[in-house]
Amino acid sequence: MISSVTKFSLSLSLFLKRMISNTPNSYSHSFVKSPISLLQTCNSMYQLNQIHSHTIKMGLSSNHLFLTRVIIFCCTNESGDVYYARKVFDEIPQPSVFIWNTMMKGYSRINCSESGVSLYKLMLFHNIKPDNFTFPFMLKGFTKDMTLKYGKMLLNHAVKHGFLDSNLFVQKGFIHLFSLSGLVDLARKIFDMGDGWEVVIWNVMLSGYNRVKRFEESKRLFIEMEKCECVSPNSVTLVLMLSVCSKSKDLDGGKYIYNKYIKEGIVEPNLKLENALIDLFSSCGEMDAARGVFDDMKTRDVISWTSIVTGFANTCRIGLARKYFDQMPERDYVSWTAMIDGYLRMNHFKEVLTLFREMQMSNVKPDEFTMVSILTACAHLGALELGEWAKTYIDKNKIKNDTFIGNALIDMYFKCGNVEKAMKIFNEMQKKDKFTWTAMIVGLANNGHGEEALTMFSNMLEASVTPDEITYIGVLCACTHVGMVTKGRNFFSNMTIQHGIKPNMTHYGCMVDLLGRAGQLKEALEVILNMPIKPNSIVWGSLLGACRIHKNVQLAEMAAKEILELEPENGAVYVLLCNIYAACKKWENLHKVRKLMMERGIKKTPGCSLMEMNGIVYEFVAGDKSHPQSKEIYAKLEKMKQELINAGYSPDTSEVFLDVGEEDKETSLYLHSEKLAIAYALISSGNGVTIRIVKNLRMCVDCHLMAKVVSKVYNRELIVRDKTRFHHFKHGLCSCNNFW
DNA sequence: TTAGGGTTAG
Repeated sequence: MISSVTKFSLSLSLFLKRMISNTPNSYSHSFVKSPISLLQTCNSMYQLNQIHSHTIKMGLSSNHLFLTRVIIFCCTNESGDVYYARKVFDEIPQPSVFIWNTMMKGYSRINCSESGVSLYKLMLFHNIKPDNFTFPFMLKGFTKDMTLKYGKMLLNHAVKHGFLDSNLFVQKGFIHLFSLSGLVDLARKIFDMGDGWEVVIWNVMLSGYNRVKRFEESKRLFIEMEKCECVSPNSVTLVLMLSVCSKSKDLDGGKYIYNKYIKEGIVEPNLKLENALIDLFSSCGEMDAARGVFDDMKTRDVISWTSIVTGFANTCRIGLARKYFDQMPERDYVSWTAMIDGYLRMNHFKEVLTLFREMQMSNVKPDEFTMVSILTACAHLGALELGEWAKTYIDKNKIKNDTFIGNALIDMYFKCGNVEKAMKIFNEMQKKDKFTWTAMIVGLANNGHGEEALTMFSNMLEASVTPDEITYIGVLCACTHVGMVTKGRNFFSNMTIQHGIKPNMTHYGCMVDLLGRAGQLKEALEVILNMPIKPNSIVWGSLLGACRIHKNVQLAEMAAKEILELEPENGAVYVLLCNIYAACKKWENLHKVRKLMMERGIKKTPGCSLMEMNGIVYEFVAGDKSHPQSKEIYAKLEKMKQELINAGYSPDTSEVFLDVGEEDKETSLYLHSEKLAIAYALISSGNGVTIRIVKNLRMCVDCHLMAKVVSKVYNRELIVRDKTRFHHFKHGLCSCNNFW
């Protein structure tokens, strides 16, 4: 058998022999035929070059048909060089529409649609009218950006030339383009112009709705499709519809598809369809069904496994998720991220970071999804150094810096108390969504910048971004932190009037907080009593917190009673009540509650402080001696005590409710976890370095007082994030104005 | 034309 290369060489030598033995003029007709037929056997640019250069040498390269064939080869053949075609094209005096179209097809093939459009414009400039082929060829290589830039203009041209309502290929080209670029309504208009579309076009429309998350419209279109006699769903349609049901958590819809088409054998299941089924069951929490599909599969791929892992992670069965994750034959970056995210969901932040390190050891490169999870973990841990590292990693590795990343960075910086850097990220962000604005409002409010948070809110409205219920939580928090009661009340009613958001439990909690902290305890109680929904323990807890600040024993007892009826095991309530009794010197009541706690086996949640040092997150609990430098820490604490007392600090034992003498009360105060963290920070970090601590409970009055004095005596900035807010200590003052 | 992982509060 003669190979194509040999065949080509033989033809070329034959052609050359003819050229030598005949004068070109007398054989001009047969000459033209020869290289054209040669071009048909040629399959590389090298061969094409040979033919072309020989014809040029012979001065016979200007034949229109020959040049057309050269352009066709270069534009349509896989190994063809489109730029070569363009050079040839530019030499043709008056190219036909066919040649213009072929050039555009070439540009689409190599994804240079911008050049395709330029060529199209040039064609119009030369007064050449496009034909039926022009648009489908040109549109084929369009990206989303290109569609948004030129799509509508080209559609108008197609309408003007009468192709849109007469040519199926033009219609299909535009439907594809618009549907998959997010301009789904435009696509639908063209779709509705025709009837009897083939299944692929229905699928393209469904896919378009899915991409812009308009799942209800996907469902409606699918119902229409089922009614249409000329088309039947195929496996792609079912994958699309199962995806719709999965994303909209419509288990019944998904089961309908499964029972009608798959179980009945109307559509043969394949890997993607089975994966779509696993995803449906997993996202609806039906793990037995998901596992059933998974177990019955002949072949599984990384997506099948990842969907199972995600399903277990989402149903809080992190152990099972991990079991499947460990069994996976191969893991890609999505699998790792799914597992990391499972830990994040369970608030197992340290495991998040450990697994991320393992991921890096496995040489699997993280992407922007992974990094969002990492940043979120850093945010919760208050791990600024690690968060900064993650940012550098993103920049260095050119990980897509999208809105999700920006939002996660803002949140991380705020949760680590770094307001300036959060602002910087915000200002540099190209696209801002409601999450961006909400993160700013909440972040500023929690860091004590209530006024700025409210300015941010008006900027958000000016930018025509619609706030959601969480944005309003931030807005109400901002009012609480700066004590703007009237403004807060206005926002609370505007929330429903202007934005149609019905206040939920948290909003009522915010209102109770707002009024309570401002000392309007009666009004706060009225809010609770007039709520249209049954108040939960958080709402009552807000009132209880306000009672602590304003030392209102009677109301505190009422609130505590309500909470304990809802949550008899809520240890924090007993503690808060004890704090209040201690502060009001109601020793007898305090003893009663203490006794009750003992009887009911209620334990105080141990105080715990996290502090990051050199990229390691250290955890301190009250009276902790587990740290390797424990001895030095306690020695430092002892030394600090004297230095601080000399500077005017005097221990505040008012909230200590231990049944011990005054001296022991002071000792117990010294064991608080944030004090241990502060002492460790002072011995292990250089002068002037900001100390950042994350505390799991509310800071006690004494630790708060001590932190203020520390900031003055050692000239250090301290940022403590406690359960509800931030405390920025500087020069002996705190950003919360002693109100928390 | 089709399947898996991400951000805001409490």
